[in-house]
Amino acid sequence: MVIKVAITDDHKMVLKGIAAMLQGTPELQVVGMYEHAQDTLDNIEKDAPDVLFLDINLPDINGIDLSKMLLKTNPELKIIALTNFEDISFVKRMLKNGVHGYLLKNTDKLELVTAMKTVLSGELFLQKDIQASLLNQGSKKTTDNGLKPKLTRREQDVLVAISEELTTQEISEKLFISPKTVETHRMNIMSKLGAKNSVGIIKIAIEKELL
Amino acid sequence: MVIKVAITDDHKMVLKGIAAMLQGTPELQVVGMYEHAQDTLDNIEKDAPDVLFLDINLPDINGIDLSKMLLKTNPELKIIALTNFEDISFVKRMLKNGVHGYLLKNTDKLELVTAMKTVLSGELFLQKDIQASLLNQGSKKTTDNGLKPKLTRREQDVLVAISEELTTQEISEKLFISPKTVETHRMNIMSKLGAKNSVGIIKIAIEKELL
DNA sequence: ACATTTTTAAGGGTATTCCCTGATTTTTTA
DNA sequence: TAAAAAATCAGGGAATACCCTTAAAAATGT
Repeated sequence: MVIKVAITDDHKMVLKGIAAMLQGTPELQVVGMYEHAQDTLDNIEKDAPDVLFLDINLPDINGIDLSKMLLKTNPELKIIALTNFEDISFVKRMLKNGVHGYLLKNTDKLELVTAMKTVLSGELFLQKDIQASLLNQGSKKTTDNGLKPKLTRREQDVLVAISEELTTQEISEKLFISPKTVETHRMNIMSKLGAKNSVGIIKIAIEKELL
Repeated sequence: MVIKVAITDDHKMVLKGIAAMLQGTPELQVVGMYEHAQDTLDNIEKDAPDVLFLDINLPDINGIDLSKMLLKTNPELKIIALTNFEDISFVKRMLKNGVHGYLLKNTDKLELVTAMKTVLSGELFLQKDIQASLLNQGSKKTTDNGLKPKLTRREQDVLVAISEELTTQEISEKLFISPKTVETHRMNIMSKLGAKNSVGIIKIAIEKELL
């Protein structure tokens, strides 16, 4: 049985790289190479891959949302997330949302094939680095919180709007919520980031790469 | 004459991707694929490539410093920087430090080969997106600085104080001037940077490296 | 189904920023 | 030395941000 593989990544080089790695294995067939989320959604049913390697840092949509959409219409599809960094909290969220594997981009051919076989057998595949990080999280409990403060989705919306130099009123109109709600979010952001005012919010947000 | 090519990127997939693109062109020969800066430094003289594709987002060192080192010991080497994003100020700094070309990672084979030929002929190669960005920068403000708006000494003091999340009152006490003077300075800073409020001041100041 | 988190919102303030105009003194530069 | 730029300060008002508390839906997770 031939395994049909598709790849979504906005970097042509990564597309080519994976395709090159998979060539030479006759039981594998690359049926789709997509550069954007929309390409993927448009062609996934037509191409009907068994496995999709999905870059989670796409420009137009985040990997979690795209995974959800794809799995809703293609429940049989196995998705292996691709990423540059091992962001543990992100890995967790992806796995909770039905993604079947998680690969760093510096992966060799052997691991690529192993990952595919694993997910096709219905199991989860995690690289050993990521596995180790997940284990550390459970026991230590301290690792994740020192670096990046975790904002909620709405808080991030407000954060972005603040960084766009909008006033509370303007933000409320943009997000369709009351100005009072915007203030609440801003206060919570300040508290989470340890900022004294909006200037501090922006400074810290840029520092911690939240923007 | 055979052109010898090497690649440095911490993602194996990108390494493979470029190698795959270059295969099938007989006059090209991939003589080195390095995953780290140290690999590159260790092997560059032995492998003696004519062109090096260099990822500027390496984990162990930044692209500018590595370029400097490589060019010091290998003046004949042509370096083409690889990146995910088009950070104009970074491009400029790279080019000033002797890098010969700049490529985004979503580049196809044709552009890859064109880039190599261009740099081997002694010219600079810039992708059209990046060229456009550079041109836009230049045409915006030709007469004065082009790069960063110049603040006066006192305005910089106030800028720093604002970035420390101080209020007008606190800044006035720190600098031994009237709160009204602080406000005047802040207004002038806003005007010079094109900011709508203090948040904009900080955002732009960090962007333009005024802090 | 129940507990937790998130999002929503309000009242009622106080503090601060933003914006205008106008002006004097000091420093730098041509 | 004259002209330009920078730094100083002020009045006054409107807009906005900041801060506290409280609390009910709504979404999410176990």
